Amino acid sequence: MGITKSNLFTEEQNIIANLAKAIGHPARVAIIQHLIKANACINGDFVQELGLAQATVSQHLRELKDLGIIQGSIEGSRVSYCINKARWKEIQDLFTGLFDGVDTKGCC
Amino acid sequence: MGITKSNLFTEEQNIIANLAKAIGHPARVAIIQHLIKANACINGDFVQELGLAQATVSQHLRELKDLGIIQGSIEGSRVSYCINKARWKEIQDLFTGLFDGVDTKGCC
DNA sequence: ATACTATATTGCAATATTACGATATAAATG
DNA sequence: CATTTATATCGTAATATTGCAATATAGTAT
Repeated sequence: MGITKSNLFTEEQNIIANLAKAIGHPARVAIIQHLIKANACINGDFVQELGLAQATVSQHLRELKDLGIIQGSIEGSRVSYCINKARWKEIQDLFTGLFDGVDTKGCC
Repeated sequence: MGITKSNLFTEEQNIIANLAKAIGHPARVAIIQHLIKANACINGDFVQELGLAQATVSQHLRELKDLGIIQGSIEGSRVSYCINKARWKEIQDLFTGLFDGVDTKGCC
């Protein structure tokens, strides 16, 4: 086995899980945090920033891009990345929904 | 390779990533959501609920327990699980911190 | 055109995750 | 005590992820 049985779960559960998995690597957390700080959305210096090989960084960027979390726009020979704000808000709402369930209910 | 280079990142980045990874499986999202709904914190029927083998469910529960997200208390031959609310709040704050960075800054 | 720079993709090795049957452990019941 | 019930752990197969060197692709500059 080793394959996640996505069909057993709701679409929302799969979506949340996939987004969480994308955030589930420190390099990708670092990329996101760096993009938040640097309004300037650079690329390339991620390799400097992270200390990972160029190919590895490129791979992490692709994963974030595939989920729509970041966007890349070509600028000459460089690619400028930034956070997709609308999408980020969407994701925040999904997680907020998950977090907010717990509260006044008495248990344990 | 295949081993995450945790030493390259800040402790916060590693912590967030590990928590996100825990949420990064639909079965574990389902477990959390079910625990939120059922104030009653049952166990066992997770196997029914999820449609996964008993051993698999037990493994997912352990991962959540290892990160402190859920707690299990022995009740006779059963184990009653529930969300660790204090911890959950902590985790929520961590994620909120990550999410809230993005906003008014102009970029892209 | 040629060399240089920046990024993406491919291929592969190391490691991690998912899933489950089988087995252990422990309480509950006959 | 033997059996049943509930959960955890072990061992293992299938698959996924991480990371990088090598290579491809594409723009820049000389």
